[in-house]
Amino acid sequence: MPKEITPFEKLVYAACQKIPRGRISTYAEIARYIKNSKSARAVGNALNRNPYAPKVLCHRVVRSDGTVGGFVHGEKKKIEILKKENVAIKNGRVVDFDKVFCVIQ
DNA sequence: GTGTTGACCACAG
DNA sequence: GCTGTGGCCAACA
Repeated sequence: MPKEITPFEKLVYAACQKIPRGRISTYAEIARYIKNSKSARAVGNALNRNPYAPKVLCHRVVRSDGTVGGFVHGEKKKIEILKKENVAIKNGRVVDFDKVFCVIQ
């Protein structure tokens, strides 16, 4: 049976799906898209619970520093996925972060 | 209602 | 480059 999620999480997942392929975004950007605030923690919290991990594009969300942050399947797996999306990763960090970074519209 | 925790961010040292 | 501290917001005990 479907798990009940809060409207906040719903917005977070929608923002993840709004990211085009081959691009990534940050927790802060998603938080800004939702509430125009710096509550990146709330976004990370929603994705941490992530009841629909493979359904949402949470792997396209990284930290402001360009680090992959965390992932349910592991950072290593997240890097593998991003590399398949034509996103260069090096030493656990996004190489062309500015090039692949995309603002939520 | 209060306190803790969390896939965070920014700044200071 | 790293660590520590303060701050922000949401969910949970």
